[in-house]
Amino acid sequence: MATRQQGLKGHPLHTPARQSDVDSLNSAFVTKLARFLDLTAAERAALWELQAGHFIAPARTEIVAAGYTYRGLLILNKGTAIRYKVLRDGRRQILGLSIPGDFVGFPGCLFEKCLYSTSTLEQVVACSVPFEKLFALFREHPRLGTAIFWLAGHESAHFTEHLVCVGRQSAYERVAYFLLELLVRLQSVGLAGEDSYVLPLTQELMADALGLSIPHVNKMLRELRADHLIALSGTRLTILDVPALSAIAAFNGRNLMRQKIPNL
Amino acid sequence: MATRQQGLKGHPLHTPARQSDVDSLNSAFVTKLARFLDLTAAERAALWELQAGHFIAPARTEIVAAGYTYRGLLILNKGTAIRYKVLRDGRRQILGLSIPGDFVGFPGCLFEKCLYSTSTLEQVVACSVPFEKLFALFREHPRLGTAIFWLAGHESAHFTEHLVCVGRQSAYERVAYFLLELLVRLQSVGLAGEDSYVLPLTQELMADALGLSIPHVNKMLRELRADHLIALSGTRLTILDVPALSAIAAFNGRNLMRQKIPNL
DNA sequence: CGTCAGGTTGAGGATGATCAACGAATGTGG
DNA sequence: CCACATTCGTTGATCATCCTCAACCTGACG
Repeated sequence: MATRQQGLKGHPLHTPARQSDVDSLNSAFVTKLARFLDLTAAERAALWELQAGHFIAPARTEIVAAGYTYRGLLILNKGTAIRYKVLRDGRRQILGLSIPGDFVGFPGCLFEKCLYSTSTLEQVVACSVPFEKLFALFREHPRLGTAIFWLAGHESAHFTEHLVCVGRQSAYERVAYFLLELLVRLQSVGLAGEDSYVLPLTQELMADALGLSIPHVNKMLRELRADHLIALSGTRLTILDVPALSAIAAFNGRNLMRQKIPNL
Repeated sequence: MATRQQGLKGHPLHTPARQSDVDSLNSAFVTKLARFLDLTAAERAALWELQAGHFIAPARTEIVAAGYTYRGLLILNKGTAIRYKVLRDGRRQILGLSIPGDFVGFPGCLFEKCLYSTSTLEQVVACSVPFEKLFALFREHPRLGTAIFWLAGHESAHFTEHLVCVGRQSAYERVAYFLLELLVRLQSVGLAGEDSYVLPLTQELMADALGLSIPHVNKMLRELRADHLIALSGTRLTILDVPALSAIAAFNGRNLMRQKIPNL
């Protein structure tokens, strides 16, 4: 925890989603996989089946809790959440942001006692995928299994990129990097415009994601504004010079995309 | 790069392994998977088949180079290597150590232009696994596909744990954490004793893994020695008080193990 | 109108980086 | 076999980055 009390308490309060919403809701995951491979009708149906049983959780709710045993993963279909670990003395490291289409609980829930927690930032719609069902999918639809493996690799790459950022970049570069990562990830699910978006995180959360203190994040944001690289009006952030900011942050969004899985 | 010149240059120099060695060589990967599920004879055979074509690479050789396009992964069967990214100005972040049984090139090689490099520390024996063959395995042996997905999740967890370490721990804690991680990982492949092992990394490499400078790593090691937590004789490191060091580093090796995959 | 979460700012201090040596061990070529 | 280069470890002085602490401000909301 950076410094302030977390405000991320509360227990999962699961409200069943209205059926009328469901159609549009489980599309994020399918859309994401469809970027990796061309899906057959049968495969789409299987993914549909996989995502039975949506639920809604309100903002600021812990939907995965470290230390418990889980028998499956979640798929996030709407809203955003953060994955994090809290050390015993309260220090917190945020591992990353989960956006629609992401697996929630990966990789923490693969362990006997779940390693990481996940809390919603806004109201989310998610669905539970028991391992049993996931493994059945690997059996019945090997191409989907392969795609899910590939997806896990991409999640993994988010962690490693984040690690480089935190391990070897200055505070200024880290903040720049983080804002750019948010831009491209939010763009990929239609939550950001060409060069702007509504910041889903407070400065406290950014601090915990980047291994910095709250005041220092604030100062770096001010500096980025003074350098005419970003602008903030309320909670809406605009990146004024994406190429310049990318150069500072050593960020290359293009490298992190991969269109189709080869040989599949 | 922490400061010194890297000494990790050179191009892959692939020497075919003698057939007589092969039998024992591809066991590391099989052993690792066997910890996740009970392998049938057919599955063992398939894994054997997957690992055709071993090669040997000498110490300090780059066996995966960032920026290139790869059509598969490698499986490391003997020796150790490091995965890392070098920024344009030379700063380097080491993402982790690869030990026998690990996928080399994951997750970097899943991208159009490989994101990370891998260099050997000692002479290694590895084999190339084209995606084509890997995906065929997902098709023919779904349980193995599932296990490989699971394995990818565990690799992922190494990255996230490392991220917590670098993001939210002091230099002293980071070094302590790293030494413990090395202990349990090397133990898992029989390269470490009860509480000691030969350090496979120089202080420069530790610095680049932990986001620290070389002199500071040196000072932290000295401090750990002064605190009677570790001892170093030559390159052999002994952890004098594993529980105490674990408490300092907030390290819980047990949490990172998972015996069998549930519901498989 | 009071409370609270979140943002902003500054002063002072600590952690860890940088720079610059030096030492020990190993290997290499003459 | 020795001179030399090279790599790695070690140490100290100085300095910068970033943290900590402590305010204060704003807007939202009851």
